[in-house]
Amino acid sequence: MQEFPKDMMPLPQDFYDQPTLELAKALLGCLLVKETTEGITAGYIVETEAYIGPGDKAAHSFNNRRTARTEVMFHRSGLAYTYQMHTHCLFNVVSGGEERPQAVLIRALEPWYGIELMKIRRGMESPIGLTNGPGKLTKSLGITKEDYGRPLTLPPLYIANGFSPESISAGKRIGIDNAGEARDYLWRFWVTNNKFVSRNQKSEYVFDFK
DNA sequence: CTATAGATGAGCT
DNA sequence: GCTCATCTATAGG
Repeated sequence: MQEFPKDMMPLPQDFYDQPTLELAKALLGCLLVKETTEGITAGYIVETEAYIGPGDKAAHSFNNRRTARTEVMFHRSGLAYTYQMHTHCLFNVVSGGEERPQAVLIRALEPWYGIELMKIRRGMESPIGLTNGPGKLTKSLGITKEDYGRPLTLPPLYIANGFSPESISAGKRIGIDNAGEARDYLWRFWVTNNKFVSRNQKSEYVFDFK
């Protein structure tokens, strides 16, 4: 197997100190890295969703709801917010700053490093299904509730520079039909035409950077 | 390719 | 007890 680059550097704290909608777009193309005793796995972020509590009915922090689960959302940006959904673990990046409980859900990756380990963890051979969904990518990378509250500026779980998308698409978030008005907010972002996105959807807006 | 049903368990009212 | 920020298998076009 190829060697993991020794000069891979986590993005600094100030990267996370930008408005949540900006951060959700800035994360596209970045590399998400997880180191475990089994090995290193990493993939490029290709799909995100913004959750902007307390005014966002789809957010766990709606109405400033503060519980053991949502506690980390009230802390500084750049921490990991992991939680269990049905039988899966989902991974978010805390944003918004202290006492502003917001987050960016990572919904899909393009596998880049440690693909053999991902295949073992997922029990499948095809690369396309390894990380094209929020519950799938955490299983492939070995992200668990143990990672709750970890700073993303340091190993074993961190985000580094990757590629710059030529175009970003935006549309409605997925799986929040119970969220009233908030269900129509265009707070889902993905790398245009990337085949590792969790599902296809007509984009309402396109941000072109060519 | 799309649509749908069922499994599933932590978190909260 | 009720609610899900999901996934997989299966059936059908």
